[in-house]
Amino acid sequence: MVKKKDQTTEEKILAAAKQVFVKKGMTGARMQDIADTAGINKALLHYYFRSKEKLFEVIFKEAATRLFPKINEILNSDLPLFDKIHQFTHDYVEMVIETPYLPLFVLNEINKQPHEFGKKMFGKNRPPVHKLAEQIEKESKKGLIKSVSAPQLIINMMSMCIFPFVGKPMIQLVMNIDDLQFREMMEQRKKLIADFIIASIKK
Amino acid sequence: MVKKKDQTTEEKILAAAKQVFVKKGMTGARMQDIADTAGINKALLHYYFRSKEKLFEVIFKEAATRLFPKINEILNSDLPLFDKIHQFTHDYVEMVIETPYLPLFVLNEINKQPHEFGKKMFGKNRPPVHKLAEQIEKESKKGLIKSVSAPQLIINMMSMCIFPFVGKPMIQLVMNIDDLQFREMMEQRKKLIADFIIASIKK
DNA sequence: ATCTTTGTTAACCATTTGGTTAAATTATAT
DNA sequence: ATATAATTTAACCAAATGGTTAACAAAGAT
Repeated sequence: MVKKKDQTTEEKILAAAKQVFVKKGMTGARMQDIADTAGINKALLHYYFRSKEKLFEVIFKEAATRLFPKINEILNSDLPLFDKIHQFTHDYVEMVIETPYLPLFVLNEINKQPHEFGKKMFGKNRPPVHKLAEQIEKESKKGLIKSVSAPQLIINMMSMCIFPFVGKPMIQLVMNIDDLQFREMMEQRKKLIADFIIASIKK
Repeated sequence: MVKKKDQTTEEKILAAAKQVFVKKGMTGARMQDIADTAGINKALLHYYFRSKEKLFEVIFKEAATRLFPKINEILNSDLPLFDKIHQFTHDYVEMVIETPYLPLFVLNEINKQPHEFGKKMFGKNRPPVHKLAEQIEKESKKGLIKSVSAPQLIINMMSMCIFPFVGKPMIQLVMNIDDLQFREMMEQRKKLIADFIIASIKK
């Protein structure tokens, strides 16, 4: 199921912990479960990472960190608006396809402790959405695109990128599609979302 | 914080359970916590609802049931496409504004046991998305709207309705807005989402 | 060779947690 | 009034859980 060869014990633990935490959440995860999954003794967990919380924090930080830096980069770039939208949605969906379990996990923990998270995740430098927002408003006022609310547009964009992964089982249930079909649809979305957004604001 | 007057014990328990379950999830919730919140003895929980699971099931079913029936109704209606989109998004967002905690909760439990949930939630009669899908495809082929993938369009629609509530803390963090501002934005979305979708498919 | 540090384990511990019991209290019927 | 049924509680219990300890093994260092 999961390769464990040539990994150091610490790596084994981290891999196992990620697996279990992501599936069960912080409260649902059991140290014994993680130990078993890693194929080691439970005491070793505490030898390497002092407590459940400490271990969780490592996993969570790595997970959440994965979710943001790239975004910053794109948001900060000087691409023309439509290109930026294309790149943002494409890269974002691509990344989440690789770790489809992350969004729900991160969202959950954010919800449980929004404050802690805020600081822990990106201290003072939040993702620079304002730059994209300004870009949208500028083009909007210049009459190059329709008149839209930049924040709302950005929310739409984030929604369409992230939600399908959070709601995967629900979508599969409602639409009666299997994993393969779902995967294909997500591949399509890499391009489709941007087209959709642009079509809605193009004059 | 929460009114407890003139409620029967059972109602008090249910209200408390909803509060705690929704906040902490099935595994995170503690019976003692629920009992305290309801202002009663823990044994009473077991007197009224035999086990944690039973209690949870009641809460969950009520919650999830709230999330679907109205949708079916709208999806099944014979409204013209644009009207249907307007009504769907409007009613959906309006409903979720009233119970903003529900989506994440439901999504979580769906993710943990997609199969169980599927049967429990809507046995054989899934929400009739196919009817909307057919409607979209028909108009698309007739050339009345742009050529679009119906399932993808529906995913977009669901995403934009639901995600903001699931991702509320993240959005607030990233955009630096308070509860009031967020609430106002959601009010706007009741109309805005449909406009956005229609703008993107209108010829 | 032997001493020391690092890695690993089995057994154990205190606390928490879901759940039970038996007794007490309150309401309802006769 | 009194018997009966429905509520409510404090005290308990067994299992699960996060965490600790002490002993043992492996690997470097001297």
